[in-house]
Amino acid sequence: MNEKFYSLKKEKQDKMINGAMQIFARYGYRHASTDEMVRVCGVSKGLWFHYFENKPGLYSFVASYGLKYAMLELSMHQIKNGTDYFSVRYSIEECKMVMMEKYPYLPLFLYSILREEDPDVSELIKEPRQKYAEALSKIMLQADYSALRDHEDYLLLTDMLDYTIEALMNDSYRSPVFAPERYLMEVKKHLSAMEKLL
Amino acid sequence: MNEKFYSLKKEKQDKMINGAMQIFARYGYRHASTDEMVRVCGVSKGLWFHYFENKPGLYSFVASYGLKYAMLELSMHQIKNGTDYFSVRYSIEECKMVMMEKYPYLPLFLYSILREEDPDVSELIKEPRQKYAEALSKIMLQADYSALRDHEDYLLLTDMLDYTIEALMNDSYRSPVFAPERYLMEVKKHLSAMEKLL
Amino acid sequence: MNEKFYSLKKEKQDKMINGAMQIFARYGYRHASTDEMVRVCGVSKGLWFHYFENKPGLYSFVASYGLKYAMLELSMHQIKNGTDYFSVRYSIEECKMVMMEKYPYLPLFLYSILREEDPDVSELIKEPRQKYAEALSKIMLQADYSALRDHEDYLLLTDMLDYTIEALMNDSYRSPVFAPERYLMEVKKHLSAMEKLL
Amino acid sequence: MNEKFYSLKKEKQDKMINGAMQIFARYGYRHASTDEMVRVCGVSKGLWFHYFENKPGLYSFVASYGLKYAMLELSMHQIKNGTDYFSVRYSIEECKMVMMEKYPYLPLFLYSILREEDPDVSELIKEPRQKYAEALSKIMLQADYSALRDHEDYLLLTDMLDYTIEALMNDSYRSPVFAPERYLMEVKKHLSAMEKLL
DNA sequence: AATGAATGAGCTTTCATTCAT
DNA sequence: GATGAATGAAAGCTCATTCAT
Repeated sequence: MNEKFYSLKKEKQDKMINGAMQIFARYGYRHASTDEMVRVCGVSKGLWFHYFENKPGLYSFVASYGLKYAMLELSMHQIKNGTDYFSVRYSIEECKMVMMEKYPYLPLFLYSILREEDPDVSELIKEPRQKYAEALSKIMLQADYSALRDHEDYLLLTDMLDYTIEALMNDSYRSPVFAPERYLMEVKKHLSAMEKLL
Repeated sequence: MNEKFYSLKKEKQDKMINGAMQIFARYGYRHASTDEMVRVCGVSKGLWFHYFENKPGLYSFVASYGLKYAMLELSMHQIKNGTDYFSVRYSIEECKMVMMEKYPYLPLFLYSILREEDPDVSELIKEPRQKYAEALSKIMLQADYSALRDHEDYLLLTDMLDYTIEALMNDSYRSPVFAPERYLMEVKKHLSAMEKLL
Repeated sequence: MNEKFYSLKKEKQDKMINGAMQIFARYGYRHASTDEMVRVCGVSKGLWFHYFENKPGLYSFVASYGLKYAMLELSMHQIKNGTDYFSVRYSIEECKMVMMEKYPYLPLFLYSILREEDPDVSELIKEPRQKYAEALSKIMLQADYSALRDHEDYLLLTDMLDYTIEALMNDSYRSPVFAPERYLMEVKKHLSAMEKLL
Repeated sequence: MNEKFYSLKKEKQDKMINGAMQIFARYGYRHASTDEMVRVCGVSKGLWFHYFENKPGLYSFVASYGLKYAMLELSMHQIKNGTDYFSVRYSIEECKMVMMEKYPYLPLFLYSILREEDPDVSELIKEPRQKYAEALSKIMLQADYSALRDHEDYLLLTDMLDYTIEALMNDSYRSPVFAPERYLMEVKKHLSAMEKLL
């Protein structure tokens, strides 16, 4: 089924992917309406169902696509400025900002996928979602945890950072225009605060 | 408007409140359907609108009711086993488990209220939501922060704990049967882990 | 069935009749809601159905009652100021203003009954409606038609007057407060205009 | 919004317009149900809302359309048999019978539009309704009023004729089959009666 | 007698999905 | 491949009517 889609012009593919990402990311699976996707990307209603059997099919495609694309970008992204935990964690967020050039709503969409619990799709996206989580973990595991390692149960600390960063991301998208630099600055501030603690 | 509802038999009031809480907590405001409330608590469709002007009216009533009930329970709940931050934080979760005896979905609903952003209701519940948040803060402020106070930006640490507890709660409701003891054990484990760190 | 109603205190009877008349007259049969009757006259919902089997039953009762009451008033009303057609026609409108003392919406209701075409009730009220029309005709036939009689098909002229008077009545009720004197003045003006023509 | 509708096949457009006209004309705005339109013209429920935002939108479209169509027919209609008031008045009714070939309920609908007072739509149709009234006035003003002009307050006479004609129209639609010839004969009879009087 | 809680059919409207062109 | 007209199930809500108290 997806081969058909891939034989479209890349430009149109991305127009549709961006339209779906935006609506899914902002409203969640169930609340995203096909009419709104038509509105934001100008591709006719029938075409969505021509390429994707139904709404779950569309969601699972776009989610898988987005997760894979994110993993690709992550794998290509050079980690600069040191390999300690905090630098690596920050570097991932920098990488997300790069993704935005092609798929502006992808960073928000990635979080919404991880939180999506609608029974119609949660099973469908289980696997790519998990792989993405593992890819992130893998990158993080390559980091230098010397600053944290001494603490028994230090995973809780890293979880806290993850939650904080997610909240900052959500706030950023809520503002009229997403400003990547401002977002990155906020992330850095919070990471440093934690770093100082240890 | 609400006087009518309060003149119902308490038993029926609670049946309706529980029905609404369950559906609102699980699906969020917009996705909660009256039909489903009819299904889970056997009260006819028309009756919901006999007592509550419309869906926002119902939501704001049940949310206010739930928040007030939670505050009442919190105010009555004796804090045992010390007044240090971690004991108090745990005590609040114990208290939530008590609420469940009357309103099984209330703890989950409380979180969903705090996250609810639907423009149709967010303004309506602003005040009680804030009061509840303040009540929780007040309880926490009476705790002994000596273990945390020394850390600059220690608020980040407490936020992390809040996020963690919320996630554990969500996980608990996702399992076929909510097991309060198991939940409390998980909370205790995580709190202790953090405590040890300091 | 109506005996039950008649055994109520006259005061309450009239309260209910006035409530029903007001709502039926202003909104027509189908658009009149029992809830609104409850609101305007404070008599509980169940009672309406206790005395009147259903909505058509209520309508047919109140319509018959109103028509009969109007006929009674008409039969008792002394015609002053001459017996020529125009004086008699005016006198009928004076009589309607008298009815308003007990049933403020009756004059409007009488017209709305004549125009009511809802299939649920049109058959039910056919007879009293016709009797009322005949009673009016009878009164008019006793008038002195010497000013009109010479005209072949003079009935058309009288129809026109009837339509004009109905329109004036409707306009009067539409104003915030119905002012009987103002209404009667308008009627007189129009009748005189026609009189001059002949 | 209406461009979408106009791009439909003319045949289907007219099927929908006729369905809406029939139901609106017979029951008035508020009492006209989309279900009944579905029944009389076989076009599915959802489609009405695909083309028209909501019920007021549908009403205002069909009303404007009907009024414009009527004005067009009136402007094209040749007035035969003299230009005196009575001939012109009769000619308008002939013209309405022509409209019926395409839109059988249009003549009845035109009257119901002029009487429509539902607050949801009265403002929406104010302008076309007024234009139609003006167009009719304009036609009538070109008539030869020499037979009427001498009478002070002769406007009352013309109003009476208008009321009479409207009543005849309503009666005609109430009969099982609308018979245009019969209707026209009745109109002619009444007009002549008045004419003789002057 | 009197109340108003309770019901369910029916209303307007939305939306995923199908299908003719 | 591409469109958008067309469908119908389901949503929130209204209202005549029933029924327990």
